[in-house]
Amino acid sequence: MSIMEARCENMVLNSFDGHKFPITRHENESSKIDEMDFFSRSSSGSLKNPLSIDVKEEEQQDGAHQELQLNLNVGSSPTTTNGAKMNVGSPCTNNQTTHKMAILQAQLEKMKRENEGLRSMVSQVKERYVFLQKHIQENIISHETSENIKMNEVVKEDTKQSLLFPLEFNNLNQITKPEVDNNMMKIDSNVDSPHNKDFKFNSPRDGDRVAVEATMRRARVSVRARSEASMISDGCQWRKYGQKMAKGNPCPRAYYRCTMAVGCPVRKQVQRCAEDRTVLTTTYEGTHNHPLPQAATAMASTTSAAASMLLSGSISSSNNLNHHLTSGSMLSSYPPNITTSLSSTAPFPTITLDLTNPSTNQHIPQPPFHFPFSTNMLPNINLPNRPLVLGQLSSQHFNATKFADVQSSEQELMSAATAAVTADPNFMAALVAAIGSIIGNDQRNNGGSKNENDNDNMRN
DNA sequence: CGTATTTGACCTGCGC
DNA sequence: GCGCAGGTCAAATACG
Repeated sequence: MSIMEARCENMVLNSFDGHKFPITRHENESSKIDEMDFFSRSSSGSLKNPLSIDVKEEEQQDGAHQELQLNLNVGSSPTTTNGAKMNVGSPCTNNQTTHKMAILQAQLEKMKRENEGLRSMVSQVKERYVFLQKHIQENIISHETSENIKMNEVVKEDTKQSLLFPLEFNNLNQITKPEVDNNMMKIDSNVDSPHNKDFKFNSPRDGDRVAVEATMRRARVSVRARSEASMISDGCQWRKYGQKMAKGNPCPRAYYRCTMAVGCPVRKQVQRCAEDRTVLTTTYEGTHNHPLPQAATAMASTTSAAASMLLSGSISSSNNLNHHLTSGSMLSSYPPNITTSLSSTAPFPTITLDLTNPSTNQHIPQPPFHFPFSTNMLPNINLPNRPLVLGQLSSQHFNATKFADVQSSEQELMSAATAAVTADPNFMAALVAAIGSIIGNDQRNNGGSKNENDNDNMRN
């Protein structure tokens, strides 16, 4: 707000709704900058569109009086409106004032454009999320009948091989055979693997409930994300208790345990990928036995949902993952082009959420840390060079022209936003949580005030 | 001085 | 039974 320190006499500030705020000086401190509350609620008690800035200067011909009309709407929250103060004015010449105001106006115009861009980004994300979700539902329905038969055959075959999940055939209806082939949700049916015994939850030969429960406790959720930091920020407090060199990876593996509560069983392992050092793999194990802070709920609910999906056996479809995710989880807000895989070669059942989007990494240089709004993380709209990677939803399912007209400007916007945000890698977790909350609220309040939801979540 | 991190030793499970 | 690898412990060390 330092740029607002234009100093003029006899100024009157007009709010967006026409309310005039005369600028006065403290009588005993005439040289000091006065305070002006720009964010007071109007007499009508309503606020216009947030994030819009408009400055207009009117100078009378005689130059004796100036009127600064400043519309600065930065949100409808009472907390916001009560908080900010604006400092304006001590005596100055008209020429100086005009010059400063020109600079000020240019800066505010720039801010205005940036704000509009950010608002556009949010609306685009929401629009595409709804669009894609609708398409997924349609796709599921259209495939349900035929794939039901196919999947029952697959399940029967698996049963013969004693690879038994606690299958819920209704959930499996959502999977298509090509989905499995596409490895978007991989099921390793290498039945000879000794580790596969962990998956025989419902095997008629396996009546050891204790062993099953132990296995469930050891289920793991692995998250791959790009980060230059040694550890991604997930909102929890962790204490490092060990580090080992893992075979086949020159990068050490660090072991952390949750310290937010005494006796919390949650642990995580952090290791850089040997092939791509920018990729950080974080593996979570266990369930928190304590309340989580707001910043931690997104990641925790995501990993919990993924683990729940894994252990419930409905692991055959990315759609099922979505069913398990709560509105506050990371993936409920993420676009669906997150590679999710299940490994049975690990000592314990592990589900991997790949946020690195490898399909586009090969072609497009990525920032050190993925900004959730980057184009390749947006709900995939099947633009060229961006194959859809949600399960088997192939490119022909989408109308490529629907969003093509916005891509160019979108990419410029994304580049600028990514560059700005990636300066702070820890911003990702907070932003992901915020966006997840945005879309979650949108889902819940489908008929509610859109702007209100936006405002609420922007404040978060 | 209290807390967090480091690091070598130890334990456990698995394959041969 | 032995060796290997993953995981954990706990004393030593670093840090604020």
